[in-house]
Amino acid sequence: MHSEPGSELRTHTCGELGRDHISEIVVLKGWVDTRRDLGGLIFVDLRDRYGLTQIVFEPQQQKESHRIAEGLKSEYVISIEGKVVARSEDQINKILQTGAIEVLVHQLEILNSSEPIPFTVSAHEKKRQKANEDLRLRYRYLDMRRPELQGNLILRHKLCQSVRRYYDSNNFIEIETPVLMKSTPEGARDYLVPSRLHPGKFYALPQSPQTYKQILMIGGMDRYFQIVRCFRDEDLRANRQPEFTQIDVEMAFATEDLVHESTEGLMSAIWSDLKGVDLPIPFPRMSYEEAIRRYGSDKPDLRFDMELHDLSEVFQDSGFKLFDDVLSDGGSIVGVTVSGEGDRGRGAMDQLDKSVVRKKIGAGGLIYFQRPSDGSESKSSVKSEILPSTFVEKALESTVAEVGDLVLLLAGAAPRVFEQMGSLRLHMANELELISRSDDGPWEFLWITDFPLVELDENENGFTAVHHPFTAPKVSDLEFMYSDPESARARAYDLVLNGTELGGGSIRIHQQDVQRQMFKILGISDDEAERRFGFLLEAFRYGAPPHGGIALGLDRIAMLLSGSASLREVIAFPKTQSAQELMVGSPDRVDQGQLEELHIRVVEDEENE
RNA sequence: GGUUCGGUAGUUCAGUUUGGCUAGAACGCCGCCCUGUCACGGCGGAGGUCGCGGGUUCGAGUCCCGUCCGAACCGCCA
Repeated sequence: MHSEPGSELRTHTCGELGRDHISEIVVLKGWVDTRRDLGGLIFVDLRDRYGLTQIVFEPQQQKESHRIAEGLKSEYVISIEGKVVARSEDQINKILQTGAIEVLVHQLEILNSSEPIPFTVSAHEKKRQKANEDLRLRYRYLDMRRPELQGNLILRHKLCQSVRRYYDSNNFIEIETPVLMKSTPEGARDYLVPSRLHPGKFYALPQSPQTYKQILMIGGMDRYFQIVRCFRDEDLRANRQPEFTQIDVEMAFATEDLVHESTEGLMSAIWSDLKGVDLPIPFPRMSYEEAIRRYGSDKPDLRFDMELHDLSEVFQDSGFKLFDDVLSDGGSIVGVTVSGEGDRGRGAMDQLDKSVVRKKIGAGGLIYFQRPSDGSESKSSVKSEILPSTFVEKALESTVAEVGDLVLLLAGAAPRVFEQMGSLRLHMANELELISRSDDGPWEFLWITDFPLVELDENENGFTAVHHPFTAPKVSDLEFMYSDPESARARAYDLVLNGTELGGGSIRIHQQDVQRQMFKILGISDDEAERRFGFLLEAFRYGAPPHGGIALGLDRIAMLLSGSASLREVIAFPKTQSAQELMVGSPDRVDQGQLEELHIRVVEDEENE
């Protein structure tokens, strides 16, 4: 038998002992959460990821253990053996799962000590303190001892299990694809990996396994899924990390409906497994055009109403120069009704105009009408000599504004003005606290469909793919690919939950001629197409089945399920907004020798020299 | 690349608006006391380059300029 210190196995965790275990001899291991030294008696709340258990050291019973216990400090790792004893009725701690009992220790061993920690770690609700995020990231292993992050990581684990169970039971095969792959010409910036064996050549980390999964379909693996890491070298947001995890799915012989149904099945399995919630399926579907028109967004948050109203008709020939000019330029006037804000004062409205509408949203300026709650005459931010009140009344009618309501208006070029109003709608909903961030719903799922196939690039001298270059056009819009690419709609769809894009996908092009035309529209020459995607075009020549799929953001799903404000709360070792990992300190410089082996020379910025 | 907010004790913050005595509080830490606590309690104590650099001033945590770090957003993210 071995007698290494602390080698005796634990018999229970710190979250499971109760009345049923009274008078059992148990071995517990964990961290010292809290120590209460009464001079004689010493109480310690012992913590592991399952919970807290109060252990007691009595000076006269177990002299040696008590003596050692006097030196215990926060976060010491200990092993104890003791007897489970009932607490008297007045000593039961109702807050603790294990509060009906305590463990009377007869043997204590300190497995490891701990220096004073940089921020408070405790499973006690009342003892918890805020800690700045950079500190939490630097000492991630300490943050991980806290129930919040622990709970999120466990939730994420369960999410992954649920995903695998669902796809496995629906005949999908999990296949891994390379992480070292090839740079693609479109989309986000790539993370590059220099090749040692091929001087001057680079692998690229995948922005998604898009081409590989299409090849898998051509290979006859007709239902594929993967929980896979993807990499995009773009600026970060609360819901965007440079490396993130996708649930990647592809199906041969797919239609939009098939992908939708399969994804709805996944979501309802997840919500059933993790939340015990029965999601109503199918999810509603809305065209991209309708989403922009009604909500000013391609990912509308349906947890509140505040729909947009196109008031362009209402203000025909109003004589108000601003409106007339916008309308004659083909622009739109968009309004939204904000309930209960009809009495908001001039100062607050000016503030909204200045700091929100102009500065944050970037619109030209705010116009508004109000119906005071006392039922008095409607007010307009534009004098009636300039905009006759009959138009104001017509607008209030069109926007269904009631007594006590406020109507906000923006005028400008469409669809930009709709998107600006969509931002304003979100801002107002946040300000009026119409949106709750919690982990118990409501869950407003929605499919957005009929995206445009391509859009003008920023310089307006070419097109870029809205989804990606392999997205098929709607059959009815095939002609537009040759005559008017901007009018062609794609067989693409996004899944939206509570105003967050969970993922998107499409039915893919599987005919060579359509694919070549797509490259042509995107300004990708035959040569370049051959160089970048030759393998895919070649594969299309050998019996490619029609196929399509979807990719879902696992991190975002976990974020919404846990009610977190940021992706970083559901990732074990996330990166900061400047794409650094503060614990290990990446990225970092490397040895000169390493660089030479990779045929790389670093060019320093002049100002750093 | 841009806008905004923040950086003060180990930690979380107050102090910055209107420059002025030795920069405070709570938690944590250290010492002593305490045998039924449960975020134990009591008494005492230590602990600060006010992110960094420069400037204005008799005097700067406070005002100005630059810079670094964190966060939210815009651009960007097929």
